[in-house]
Amino acid sequence: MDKWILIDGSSIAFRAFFAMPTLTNAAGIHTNAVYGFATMLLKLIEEEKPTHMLVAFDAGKVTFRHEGYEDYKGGREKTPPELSEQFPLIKELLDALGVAHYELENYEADDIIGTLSRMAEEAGKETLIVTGDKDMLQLVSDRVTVAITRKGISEVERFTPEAIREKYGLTPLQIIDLKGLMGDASDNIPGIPGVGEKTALKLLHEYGSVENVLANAAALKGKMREKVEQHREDALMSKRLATIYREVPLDRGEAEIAYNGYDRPTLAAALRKLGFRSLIERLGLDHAEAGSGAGADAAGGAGPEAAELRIVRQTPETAAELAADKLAEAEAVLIESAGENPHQASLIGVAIVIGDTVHVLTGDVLKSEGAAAVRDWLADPERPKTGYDLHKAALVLGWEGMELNGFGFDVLLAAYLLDPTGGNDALSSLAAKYNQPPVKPDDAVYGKGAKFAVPDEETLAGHLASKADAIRRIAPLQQQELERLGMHRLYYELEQPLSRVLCKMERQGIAVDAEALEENGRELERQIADTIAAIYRLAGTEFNLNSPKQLGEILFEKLGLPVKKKTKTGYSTDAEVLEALEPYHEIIGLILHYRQISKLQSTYIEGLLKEIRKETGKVHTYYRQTIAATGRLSSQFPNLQNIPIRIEEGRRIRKAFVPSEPGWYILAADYSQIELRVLAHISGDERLKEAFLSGMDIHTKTAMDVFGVPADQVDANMRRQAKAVNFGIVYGISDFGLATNLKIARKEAAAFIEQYFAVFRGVRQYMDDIVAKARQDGYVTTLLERRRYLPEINASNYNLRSFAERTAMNTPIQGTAADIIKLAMVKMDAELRDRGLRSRMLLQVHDELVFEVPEDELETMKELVPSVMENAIELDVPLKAEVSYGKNWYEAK
DNA sequence: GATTCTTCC
DNA sequence: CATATGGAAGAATCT
Repeated sequence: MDKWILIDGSSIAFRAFFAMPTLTNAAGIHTNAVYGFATMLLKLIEEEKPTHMLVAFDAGKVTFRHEGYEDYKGGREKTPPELSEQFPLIKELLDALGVAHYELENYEADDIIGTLSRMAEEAGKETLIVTGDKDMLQLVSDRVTVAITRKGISEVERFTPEAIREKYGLTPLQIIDLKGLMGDASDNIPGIPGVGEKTALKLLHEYGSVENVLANAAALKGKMREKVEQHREDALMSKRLATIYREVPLDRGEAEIAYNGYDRPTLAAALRKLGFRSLIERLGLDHAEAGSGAGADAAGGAGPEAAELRIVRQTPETAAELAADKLAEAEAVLIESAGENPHQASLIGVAIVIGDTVHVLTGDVLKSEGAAAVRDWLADPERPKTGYDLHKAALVLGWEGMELNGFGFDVLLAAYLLDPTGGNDALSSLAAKYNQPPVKPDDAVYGKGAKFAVPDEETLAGHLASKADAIRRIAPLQQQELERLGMHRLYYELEQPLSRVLCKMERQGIAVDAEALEENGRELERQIADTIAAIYRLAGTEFNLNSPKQLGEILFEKLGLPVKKKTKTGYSTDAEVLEALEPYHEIIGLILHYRQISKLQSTYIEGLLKEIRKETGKVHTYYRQTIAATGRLSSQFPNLQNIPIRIEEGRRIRKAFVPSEPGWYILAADYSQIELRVLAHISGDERLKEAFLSGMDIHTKTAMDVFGVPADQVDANMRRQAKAVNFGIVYGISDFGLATNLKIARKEAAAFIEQYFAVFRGVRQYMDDIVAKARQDGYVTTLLERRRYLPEINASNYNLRSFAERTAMNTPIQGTAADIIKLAMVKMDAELRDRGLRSRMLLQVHDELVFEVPEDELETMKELVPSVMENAIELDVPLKAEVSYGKNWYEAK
């Protein structure tokens, strides 16, 4: 005897999601609904022994029901992303189980099931429908049983016609009338207002159907009669909406949904990938996985095989084959370079995927006359290119005299947004992650460090081709993922446009006055020599001052100073320790001074001088857009985001940063307290918002509130302490951290924090909520939906967990601030272009933008820059940007 | 390559 | 009981 099981996949997934505790796999993807689904399916398979099985899903958002009633399912909360991300996994699981699944545009899962159950019935088969939705009861018959999930998903209640009669006193078809009268809030089906289940049942017991109730409305009494008469149309429409359509044009039938059991190795691999070890064990699948070479990440048992690629190595003679019309069909491009610094890297080659062929051009070939069309294609902004690290590629090409325009989709940038903590963003890792044919790690092909070498051309072409092919395969998967996670706009409207803005800034570079640096360096050299001599004299011996190990021996063994702190390997000699030792010995102050000036000399004088381009007199930093887990940029070669400012001697370094054209100015604008303003916005704390709306100095205001005194009683020390608390709050404070910072007792620090939270209640609420949410979801987000996974938020190790908790508190703040200045940068770039200004944006330092400005644009820019920054986004508190300018970066303060 | 220390926001 | 404020890059030493 055949037995069909038809499952309402959407409804069961929903039930499972809310019934199961949070669960994530190694990749940080939620899997609780998948797990619930898996256990339920396995139980059904085991207990019911079905001969046919199908899981139906709702397709898109719009169905035929919307044609007559646009508000159908209106007002329904959108599916939580933590659930939507699980649907692909559920479908993979079904594939591994060998269970058919189906969805059809324009129809809901109900309709598909209704149609199949009708077919089963007509063929005389026995059918079990599994759902969480009572509507389905209308499908019950002598041969069709409906099982409705009850609390959780493991328990079900089975409905036969008798069961329905017993419970409701209705026939299965009358379930439709029931809903017609009472409506369904979750689907936004109106029914008759004021009629709930009780009244609806009473009416149906008396009159039998919606139509008959309406026909006999006159017989009803009082309010009831009024309501029924007023809402005749609603009732009829509701009945229509509630009726499951059983004539869906399906391209699946008995043959397609036949169930023949699952393949054990395949299922084992799928469960392993999901991280469901308990299920593997329960099913005794521990050693069922076939093959071992495919790697642990392989899905569906088989694992991806090496791609069959047709590789064409173009030469200067043949490259003309790649004409514009052919290039227009290109699906992906890889631009490979050698070297970390894109301003110095050399072009290795280019691989372009067109159909089933990958065309590979080495750097020389790309530069040859024959490849003119390829260069034109690369430079054409109207031809969007899908690639990997287009930002770096554009810079490398740029220095080789070629252009790259038309950033279509960037797999590196997308990988960063999808998981910014990454590290696993190399194409070799991404190919494995997305189950695509393997790509060799670059190290394996080129060697690393000093051994780096470009291999023979055939090996090289194979490697570049496999990378280009991986780009083509991965890009659409990432696009879907970005869409699914609501990060589409973050990618297309912020990060991708920003990558082009960054290229411009980097190519532009900032002029550095080498003479001034050298002069500064000579003076430092003298000071360093004097200081070293004095230190050796006091120490009574010469040693390597730059070696913490040797310094430790001198201080703690020879001079017998007290040991304050130890490192893994020995004595700590960091600034904090030395400051504590200052009263003990004259030498300490000198060492601190030495540390300070030698840092200036080595990093900022010598380091910077090395980075100046002889030809242009400029330094060209490289902003890295895919490094910082919070969404900030970082800066390399040289790092222009940590040029000294706090100490005057260091600050003078900034005098060497000058405009690149005579008579121009350096103009800088920085956000005032952007992180605390962001905190005020996202926490909604009234006190903090009010502080910013009042325009007062925030640390003074904090001191007033925390110490409960008027403004004129806040002394410098109170303000300093309030400032430290404010910083601590932003970073995810602990009493110990604040105590160290303020050099006070931990208890005192704890009291400060307690007092702060007592005043800024909204902030405490935010901190509690965000940690709870991170625990729930496994990730946190910024205002623009930038996401950071925190897998350790549920760790049993206190250290790991605490760190994750502080990260949960800090990342939305720091990340939102990063979102905002990035927005300002994209807008600023557009303004400069649209207004035809000659001023150029040169640097970003997290909350600051630096420009070079011709004199006649000073007035404009003094207004425009802060205005763009302040209006980059609207928060519940105003944003404030302060602008200044001068003949160099030092003067722009 | 890891460790220590300093610089910035 | 131990814990110990977020995010980065670079220079130097030492293993």
